[in-house]
Amino acid sequence: MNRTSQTKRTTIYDLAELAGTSASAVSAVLNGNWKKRRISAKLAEKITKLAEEQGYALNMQASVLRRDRSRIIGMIVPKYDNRYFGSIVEQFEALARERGLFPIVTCTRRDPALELEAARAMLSYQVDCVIATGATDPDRVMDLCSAAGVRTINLDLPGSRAPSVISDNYGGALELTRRVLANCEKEYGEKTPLLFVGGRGSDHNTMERVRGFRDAHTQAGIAVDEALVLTCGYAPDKAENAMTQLAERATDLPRGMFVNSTISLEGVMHWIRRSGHYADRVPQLGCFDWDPFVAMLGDHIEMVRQDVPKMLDAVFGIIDSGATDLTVVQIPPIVEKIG
Amino acid sequence: MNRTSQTKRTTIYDLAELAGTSASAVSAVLNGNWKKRRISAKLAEKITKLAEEQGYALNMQASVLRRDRSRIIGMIVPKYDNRYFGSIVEQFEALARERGLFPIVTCTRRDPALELEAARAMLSYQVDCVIATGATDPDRVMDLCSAAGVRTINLDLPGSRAPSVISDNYGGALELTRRVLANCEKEYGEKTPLLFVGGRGSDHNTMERVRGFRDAHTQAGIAVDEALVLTCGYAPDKAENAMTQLAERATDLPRGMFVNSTISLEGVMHWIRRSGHYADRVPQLGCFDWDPFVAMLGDHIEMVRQDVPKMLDAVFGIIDSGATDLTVVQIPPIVEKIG
DNA sequence: CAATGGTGCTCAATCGATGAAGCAAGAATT
DNA sequence: AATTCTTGCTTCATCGATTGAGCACCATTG
Repeated sequence: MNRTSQTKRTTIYDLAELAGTSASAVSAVLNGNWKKRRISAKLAEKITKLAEEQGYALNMQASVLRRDRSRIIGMIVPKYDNRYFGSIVEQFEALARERGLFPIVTCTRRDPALELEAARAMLSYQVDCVIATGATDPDRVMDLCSAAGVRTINLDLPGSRAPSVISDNYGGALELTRRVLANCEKEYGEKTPLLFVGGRGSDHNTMERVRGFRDAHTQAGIAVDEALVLTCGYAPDKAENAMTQLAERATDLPRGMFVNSTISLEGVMHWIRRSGHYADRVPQLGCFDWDPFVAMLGDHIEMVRQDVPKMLDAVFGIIDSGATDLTVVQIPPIVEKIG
Repeated sequence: MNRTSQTKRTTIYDLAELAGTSASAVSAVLNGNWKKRRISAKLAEKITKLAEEQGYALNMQASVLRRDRSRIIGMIVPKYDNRYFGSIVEQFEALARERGLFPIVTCTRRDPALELEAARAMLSYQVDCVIATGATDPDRVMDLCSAAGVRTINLDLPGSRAPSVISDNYGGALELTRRVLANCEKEYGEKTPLLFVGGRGSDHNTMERVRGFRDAHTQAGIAVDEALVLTCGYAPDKAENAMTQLAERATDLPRGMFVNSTISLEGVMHWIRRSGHYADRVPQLGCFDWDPFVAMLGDHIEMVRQDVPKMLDAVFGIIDSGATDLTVVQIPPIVEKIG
């Protein structure tokens, strides 16, 4: 290795000196456009070899400072505590790298202030593009970015001023509700309205899912019980509290439930076990989101799995094409039952 | 907002011009050491106000290029598909931000080549420090980084040339095995050896866990069945294949299992359901790692939850103190049973 | 033999922020 | 009144990579 390794990093100037040439030539060779700059193959090879030997690493800060595009792409994501966001991030990184982009991901814990702070930090790092995933306030993120001339794409939750890629929440919820209603009827022999629990009443996805939930009831000839629509937030303890309160005021608990995310399901399941309310007859469940262990919990659970690969293909399709129109791409989720 | 927003970003030179002062003064004011540089409070206020109005954002690439430390901290992580790594990343980001560091996280999918590529990319971005989490080849990452004068800390899996923070794998495995053995004896009235499945035979954690597994057997007066130690890899399908092959050659299947990670458990559970081998009598299970839904799967599962907050406190303790000695900090995991 | 063209490089400005060194003007000291 | 100190700035080199402009040299061409 290089003897001065611990003190200073090798730069193109060091390599130029060693090769007896100019920094300009070194730069051209190492960033690949030496043909355009008419550097001889012989010199190119010499420099490449030297760079290797010296363990040269490009200083991206210097490179980005000079270039017009940074080739850094940012993503903000609410949480890492479920498979859905986990696979979004994993796919995002893979697809970004495939395109020679450097991905930066930040978890903002569903906190609007953190979202803005994270976006600001990304802008400081000169990102070319920000993907706002499940953002609480996608439009404010968008405003911040567009003021800096940086494009935004919304994922999972739509915004009103940037292109968005989301699941077909209505369609998924409609089908999921249908199935749970059918399971209830099969199991209990009667038509009863379901409980809807989890999510924020103000977010687009939850509203659309509630709409699908309602329409499925209507189509099945069942009246929705408005006291059973609990958009209490996503967090497990919020869902659990909502269940506790429901049990206190309701004389009869619902036979089936539509649970809006695995993370809310965590709270609901916890309540079911602790409260003992469903000790004799398990409720029929539907969960909007997928988790392998939930699938193993029993055959009384239906799940909707959002189509992450297709969603991210759509996102990078928009990035690659440079489109900025306000389209909302809806990706059909996969409704599956794992017995 | 700024009218030239779409074309060019505001720089300190723009602000200097607007304020009728020098870029140097603007820089001093905005990076907070204007007192040291003897800028008047009046001018400081004026510049701060202007920066706000113009939506100024620091260009980090330029700033980092000039500074000696970048205040960027990198982490490589194998996967985002389980709670353990998910919470590691979430905590890491939070603690980094608390210290004014900018976290960059990259998922390397347990691929040694990707690990090195990711480390190289991070070095290009001038990271001050790299945390190698669950790295397949932590020492090569370490070599790369140290050649660039960047410190490394190993997390989850230890390396031989940098400080490491890991779980007490031996202790956790010992206790977990004890419990599963006890459950087996209680349930079946006889002492039988357990199955060990999942993980890599070559990785430190797996070896330590196998050691705990063996010692617990010995202490209970049970001989380990060597044919039942299946370190087949972590991936669900690898665990599932290992089970299939075991079932083909074994006449009698084990009463209890030590499953090395939730991700392997996914494969094992899948096999159990598909094969029908345990249809009449559920096996007693122990899982090294925690997942809320696994906890709900039944009372026949014991889990070890690695203490992520303590582990990351230890990591940042090392970072803050600047220690570089080759200590391996072992954090006791939490052995819990959720019924 | 002069003009033209191509090849293979080097020079120097530039990106935006930082901070050591220095300078001018007023205040305090002798 | 002359000196020193303090305050409040400005100037300028610098970090490392990129790239337009340009220069020297050799090979063709008319």
